[in-house]
Amino acid sequence: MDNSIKVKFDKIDRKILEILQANAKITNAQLSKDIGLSPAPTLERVKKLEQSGIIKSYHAKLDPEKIGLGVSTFVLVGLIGHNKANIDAFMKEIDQIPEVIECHHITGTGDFILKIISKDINSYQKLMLEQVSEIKEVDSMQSMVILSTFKDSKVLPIPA
Amino acid sequence: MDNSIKVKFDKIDRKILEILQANAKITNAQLSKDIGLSPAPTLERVKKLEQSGIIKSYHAKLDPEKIGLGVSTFVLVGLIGHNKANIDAFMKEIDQIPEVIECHHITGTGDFILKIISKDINSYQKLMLEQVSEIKEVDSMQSMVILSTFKDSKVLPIPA
DNA sequence: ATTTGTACCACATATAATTCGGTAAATTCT
DNA sequence: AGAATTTACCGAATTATATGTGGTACAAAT
Repeated sequence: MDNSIKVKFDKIDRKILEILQANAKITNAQLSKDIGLSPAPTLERVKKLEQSGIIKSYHAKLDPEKIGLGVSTFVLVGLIGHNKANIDAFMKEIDQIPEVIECHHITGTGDFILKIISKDINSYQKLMLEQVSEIKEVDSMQSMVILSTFKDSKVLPIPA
Repeated sequence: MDNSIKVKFDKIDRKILEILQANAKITNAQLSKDIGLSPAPTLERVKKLEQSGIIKSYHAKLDPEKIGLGVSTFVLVGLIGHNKANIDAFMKEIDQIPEVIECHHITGTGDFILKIISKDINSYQKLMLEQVSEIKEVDSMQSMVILSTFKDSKVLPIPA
């Protein structure tokens, strides 16, 4: 288990992190210019940030509409019980549904919030009826359909 | 304005998209092996996917805990009015708050759902009191604090 | 059947990443 | 404070990777 202890990094590292969050495809040469170092130590810093786990991975961001994914939703899910066994069973099922791209345990209204993406309303309904609501630990579900997305930043605000 | 019309792509393109979503740092040489083509046409396909807008961008994913971001939340926000002017004004303010990393217009419970990330509960409270609730279009706010994240996939389920 | 276009490969070249040896600055230890 | 040690840096050589080119086979269209 990786216990996510905070790791040290300086002002230059922070700048690297900001740049790589916004544009992971930048060349090391350009990155080194942007931060004011030569390529060698720049690369060293990036490698260290990767090894320390501050940088976890790199991902291509796609346009959902262009690949035929027209419906995105948030779903508040209430479980029938709150014990660890139930939660584990629920998560195991959720893990196997690729349309569920996020699952968070939350305080407040529901127990969990899911982010789901699918082709259209029909396939969304089918997914919910035949997969999500079939999970026996699921009690209640409340869907919020995304009408439009105004902001979807991949850049976290790194504290000073 | 880019109107996100669906664009054509075949089985090989789909595989490329799946791979690049999961790991944007793969070399073109390795990618070409994985999909069973030589490097030249592989690169050509990737470039086309970028030019067509199917691939929008590339991003480094960080570990929030390791950079001192311990509190993530979803916030349901109700506005005082639903007209376009109000929504635009609200969005303009939201855009300037880097801690708000997502903002979606939704059906259901509230009008908008935000995803917010901050250092700790104190700075979260400060952010909400001094910035978000100060936006004059904001009527109601309901916070859901994320206790833990079980799934956070960067891979969209591309329809067949 | 011929043409036209598309997708592919192998190979050559250009660009970029990575490694290495050495130096200066910062930190630790006595 | 001064010596020893570590850390971070640079420039240059090397290696790896991306990119460009010419030619070929296949598919679709005329």
